[in-house]
Amino acid sequence: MSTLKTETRAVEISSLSDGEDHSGCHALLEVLDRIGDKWTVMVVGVLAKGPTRFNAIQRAIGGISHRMLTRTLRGLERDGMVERRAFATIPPKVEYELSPMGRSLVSPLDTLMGWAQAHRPTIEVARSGFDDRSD
Amino acid sequence: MSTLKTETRAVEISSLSDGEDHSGCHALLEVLDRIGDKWTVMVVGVLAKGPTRFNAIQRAIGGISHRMLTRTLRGLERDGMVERRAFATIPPKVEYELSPMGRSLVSPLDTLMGWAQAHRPTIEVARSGFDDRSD
DNA sequence: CGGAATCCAGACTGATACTG
DNA sequence: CAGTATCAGTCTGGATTCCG
Repeated sequence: MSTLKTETRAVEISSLSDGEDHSGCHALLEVLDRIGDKWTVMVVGVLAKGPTRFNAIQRAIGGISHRMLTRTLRGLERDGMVERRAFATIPPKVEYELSPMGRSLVSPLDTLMGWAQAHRPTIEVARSGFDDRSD
Repeated sequence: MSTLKTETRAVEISSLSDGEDHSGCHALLEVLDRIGDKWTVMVVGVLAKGPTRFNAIQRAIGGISHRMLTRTLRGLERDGMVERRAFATIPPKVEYELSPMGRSLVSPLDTLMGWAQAHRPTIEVARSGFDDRSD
């Protein structure tokens, strides 16, 4: 990981800092509602590596309950981010895979992750400083 | 807004799809914890336009309670994303402004917002389809 | 005007147990 | 193995009230 690449693309400049509460902001809030929970990002991260079976996802994440994984996957499937393939074998086998749209989300997420990595130390410092001042 | 521009830059490929639960993923989860709540993004959006007073923020957002705005601002201030300036006048006057780090967050957020806008229709369709199939 | 403290209702999470 | 159902504990956001 961490190879370097040059990327060129056209982007729409409709910043948060633009008009009032326009479509863009609302759209952003919807996405954050979907991925802002405790597990969704991790599941996407696992699936980004390729199709994976239910229990394999659970093991890969570690700490997620059976129930929460089901709910998370349902949510993603509902929004067309993942595709579910069930095989009527015995025992049953179900594979989950990122849809094209799901894969397209990985890139913006990586952008955000880059920011997160770069600023984590600073945040940590700010946080300690603030907490100290508050006694 | 919505002019078109070509953007070239170097990006770090340390994708979600890389190794196991590395630093990056954890960092990303932390950020999402901070901005994934109901109001933080909107507050950042408002402050992105410039320094703003407490009540002005509240009016600009609309629907946020007094208490929630306080909590949201405290959280952002704690992490060094916003700076708070209090003037000991009567009546009191307090201004909030995005810190440099706070401003640097706007760009990745815009990236995500671009994705959100582009895919919202698709998501909407997928969602209705899924809900219909579920009866 | 800006903020803190209290209280409360609803949403979310997770452990457990059960089904196909 | 994959998924559902139930239930209890926790957390969140909001209304209200009081203080500087």
